[in-house]
Amino acid sequence: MLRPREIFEEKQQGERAMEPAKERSGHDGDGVKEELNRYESSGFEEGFNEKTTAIDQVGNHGRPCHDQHDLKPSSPLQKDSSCSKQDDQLQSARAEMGEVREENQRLKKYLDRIMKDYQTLQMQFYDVVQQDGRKATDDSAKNHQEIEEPGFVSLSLGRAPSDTKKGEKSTTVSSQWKEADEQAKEGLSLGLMDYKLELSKSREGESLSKTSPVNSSDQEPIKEEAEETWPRGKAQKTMRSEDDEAPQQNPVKKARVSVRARCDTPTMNDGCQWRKYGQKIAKGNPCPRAYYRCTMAPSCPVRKQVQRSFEDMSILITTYEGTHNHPLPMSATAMASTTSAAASMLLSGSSSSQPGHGPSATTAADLHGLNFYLSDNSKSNHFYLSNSSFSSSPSFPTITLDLTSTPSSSSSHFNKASSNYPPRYSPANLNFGSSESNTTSWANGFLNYGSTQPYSRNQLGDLSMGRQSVENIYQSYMQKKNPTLPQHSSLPDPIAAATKAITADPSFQSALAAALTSIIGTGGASTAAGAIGNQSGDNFGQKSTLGELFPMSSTLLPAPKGNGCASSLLNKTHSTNSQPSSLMFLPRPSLPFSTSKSASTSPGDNRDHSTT
DNA sequence: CGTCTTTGACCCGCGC
DNA sequence: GCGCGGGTCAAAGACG
Repeated sequence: MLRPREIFEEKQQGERAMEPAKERSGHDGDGVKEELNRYESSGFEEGFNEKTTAIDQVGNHGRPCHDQHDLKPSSPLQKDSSCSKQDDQLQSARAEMGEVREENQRLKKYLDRIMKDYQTLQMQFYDVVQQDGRKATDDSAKNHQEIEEPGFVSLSLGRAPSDTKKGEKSTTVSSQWKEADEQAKEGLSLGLMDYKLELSKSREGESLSKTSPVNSSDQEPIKEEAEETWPRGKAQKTMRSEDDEAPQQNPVKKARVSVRARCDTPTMNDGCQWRKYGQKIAKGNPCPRAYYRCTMAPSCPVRKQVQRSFEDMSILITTYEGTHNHPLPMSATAMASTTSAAASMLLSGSSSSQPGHGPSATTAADLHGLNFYLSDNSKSNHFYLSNSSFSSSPSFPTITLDLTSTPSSSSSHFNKASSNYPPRYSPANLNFGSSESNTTSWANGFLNYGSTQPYSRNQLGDLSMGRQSVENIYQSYMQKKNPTLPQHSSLPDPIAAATKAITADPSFQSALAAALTSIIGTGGASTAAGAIGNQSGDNFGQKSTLGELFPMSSTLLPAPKGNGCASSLLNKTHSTNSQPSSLMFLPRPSLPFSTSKSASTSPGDNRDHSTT
């Protein structure tokens, strides 16, 4: 058996090997539509036309058969029989082609519809994000000293986090949060910028005020801090030397968004360009932690840490810090939206810990207790919230998106996250990594179903939300609205309440929806992509992918079926202020998404930072 | 030759 | 004040 590090290195090599493939694939902005068109125009249509032509020729020439094979004369009877057979075959083939064509048309319509839904949701999400951003900005400006939100929030869409480290982390977290208080606000800005920049420059006026345009490092110290996480907060040397006048004494600690996903490759392809600037073996985890810096723009403060989970080597933990100060490629928007949603959640508030205790194991346990199914779908997608225990850096508020899903998770349902995390390598998860031909690109939000990985289909699990998470969300949400509400509520009620609350608040729904959409979108994408992609075999454009792949998202988000899926992302239960809360969405067997196919993602336009 | 990765050293914050 | 650990820098090497 290979030791963790060895495995890691091997994986890195593997990633390198497939790098070229990623680049070749480039980004298909057009996505599914394009693919469909291609399919129709080239392969499918041609084949169809050829066949029909052949048929026509047969009819026209009165030589239904024998064109090719009947060199040797045969008896009339034999000819008739054989001819009739071929006619039948031709007709059946023609009928089939017609059906296929109809199917194709249906798919097109479906795609269009999904695209519309997606766009609508996206707009809603942006609105929510902007609102949150303003709120956060205002809050930070007004209350500097106020207690902040929980530093650590984790959203996990995968199975329960396998964190043996809770103990450690929790302890560190508790201390961290104190420091992170003020900074949490800043973290909120994460990802917002991306959207703003990309979505509409027209809106820049407002949003830009919050988000620094490109390099606004010098303009407004305070706001900037919020926006530029790393440069000031972290770049130690830089900060020290440059920021003489650090607006506030506390270095700003920005919110981090960490993503847990099953990935065979060393890094996830999130659509951005990254450059590795360091690697270190963290204590307690033999797997080295890699440090990457965004290179899409020279001054981009965004950094990310990539580390494999020690408990489950198949899980890759990617932590993003900072906000991009440059436009992002479409392929990167999915991740950006996800992170922004998470950040917005964090902004919205959240605090976490219960008054008497820090975010230690107890907290985690509490959180885990509830798992909530978003949907009734029998497939196994779950969302599950739990306190995540891991935070790479104590002082930073962290939001964890757990995309790991385990097939078996359904069995383990309600959060045993801490207890059940036997390493699983099951295929059923989002496969961000890829083996040679498959790379996942989160950013694209769609999966590339390489023909090469048949197994990957059906892998994606369903998304489900753990009750606990829901509860937490609900609590946070309710607290937000009604600070006076008791933080702990009994399990059952909270869920129902959460459902109501969720349904009631549109913005809340939107936010959650956005987050889920982006996340789920990936999975869904895989599914849908699988359907279509299998045939075509190419990459889909992001737009189409998200939309298409995820038809459900549209329904899901708005608190559709009465599922209380929409929930506040943040766990606001905050108590002591300083303690961060963490939310995790763990995968559960029930998401509404019917995605059962896993996929590998297609590479985005940008080459991935992968360790190559 | 330029770019990127690797990796040891350094700096800083935090806990004891 | 000291030690530990996380995070970053920067020289050296690898790669195209």
